[in-house]
Amino acid sequence: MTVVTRFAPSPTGFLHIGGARTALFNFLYARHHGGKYLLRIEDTDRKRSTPEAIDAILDGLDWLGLAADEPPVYQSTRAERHAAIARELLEKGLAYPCYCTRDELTLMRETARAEGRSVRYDGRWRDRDPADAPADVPPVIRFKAPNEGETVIADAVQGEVRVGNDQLDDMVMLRADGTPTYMLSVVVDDHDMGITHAIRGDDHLTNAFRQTQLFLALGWEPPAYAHIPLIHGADGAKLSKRHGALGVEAYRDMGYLPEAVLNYLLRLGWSHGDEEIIPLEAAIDWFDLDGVGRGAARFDFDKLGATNAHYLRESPAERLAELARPGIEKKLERPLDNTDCKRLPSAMETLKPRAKTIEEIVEKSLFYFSIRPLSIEPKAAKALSPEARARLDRLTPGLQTLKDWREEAIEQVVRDFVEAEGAKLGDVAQPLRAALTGSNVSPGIFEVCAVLGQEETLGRLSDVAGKI
RNA sequence: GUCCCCUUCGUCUAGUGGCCCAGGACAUCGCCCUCUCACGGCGAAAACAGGGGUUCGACUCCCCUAGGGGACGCCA
Repeated sequence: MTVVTRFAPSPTGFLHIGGARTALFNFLYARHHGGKYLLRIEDTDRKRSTPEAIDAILDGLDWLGLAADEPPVYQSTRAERHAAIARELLEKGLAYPCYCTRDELTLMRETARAEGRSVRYDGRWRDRDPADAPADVPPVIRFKAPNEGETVIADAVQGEVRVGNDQLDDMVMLRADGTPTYMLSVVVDDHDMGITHAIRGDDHLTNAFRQTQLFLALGWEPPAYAHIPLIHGADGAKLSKRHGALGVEAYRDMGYLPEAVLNYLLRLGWSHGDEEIIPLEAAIDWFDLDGVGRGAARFDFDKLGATNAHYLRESPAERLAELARPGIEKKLERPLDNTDCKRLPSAMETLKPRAKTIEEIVEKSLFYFSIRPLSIEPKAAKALSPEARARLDRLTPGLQTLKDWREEAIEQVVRDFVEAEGAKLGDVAQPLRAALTGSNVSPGIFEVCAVLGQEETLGRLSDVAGKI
């Protein structure tokens, strides 16, 4: 049997981080087993579905490299088929019209809750004579769910889960306006699309029982289910905006790399021994459902940051340059010119081990492109005492005459100078850093010189020297 | 309220009856490296929710309690 999985988001908002993980697991499972990974947009609630949300989901998946193997199936376009199945069930006596009004249902639930009973539909129209039907209430069509026995699902993550059929009420399949509901649509579509494995959030676990009943009533085989735990915020509560329930594009904008997000998400609720850094190829190779944990995991920005830092370090400078450039230009409020562009990749090289996100790289790279004279931070200014400035003046000739402007050669000049002065390296390096970067924190000062180039380096030095 | 699920260091997790006085990673702290900050290296502190069983032996199996989460829509 060829594995077919699907990611089935409803387009009512962006692709949030939990959805991204669900997509990832579906993707990985399909790839691991050489199967297909499909996308279905569950837009049966047209009031809440928006084209913007659909685009956001598609873009998000694209960015993560989780685009589906086939064009998406839009559930709304299949309403006819869904309704036909409902009618079929009606004819077979496996469904019935229910004429309850909204108010009546609300009252029923409130009463049940007040009396401490479960708030299910009580089946009042299940066996009622259709002749009783009020003329002014358009009916919904409900599934006639079995009352006796129990429904069992063999969940690949949760194990065997069973529930008494008396706990499940008769769900609505067709609304009063004749449109199908989610419950009906999923079942028909999963069947028609040949889905073999439904991997989704465990908030769907109870839905799986109802859907299984429907599958059985239709004489179809339900897919294998795998309900993965939800992601929680740092405080253990449901993920909200303030702790990470952002659209994936927000992570992109904050400067996280897609492979880092994927790696982090994979390790959230899944593991392969002690492995932490798991590139996609390895993930496909190792992924299986039995490695998925059952407990909800908390979202942790620190670990995401650490994972991102790892992938940042592994990225070629050219890629980083491309990613950081828009942010740099925005901060600088000007486009980068030719000189800037020459510095950009080597600047990235020096910043790689010092940042957790592209955003941080942008921030820390600005001094490379500052226009002379630099503004010197107060802390850095302290390093530029008159003595230090004088020392920089004495260093300058050596740098001026250096022919081979490379990091190693520059370091040699400075070290020779330090020895001649009988000083410590720090006595020269810190003032140099202040003069060249305007800060007391920066990449290695010799790399900085190399990136800036001889002319700019000497220029920035002379700016400082003139202020004695 | 009813039903379902979950519970190992602060966090993500390894662990499938003896290999565990519990391993890794992030975060924290210390030391080393060192021109600053990082990176890297070394090290420290840090957990089996509680209580009963079962067993020669339980983190691992069973039961109860507590805590957390989810579902209960003419939403998906």
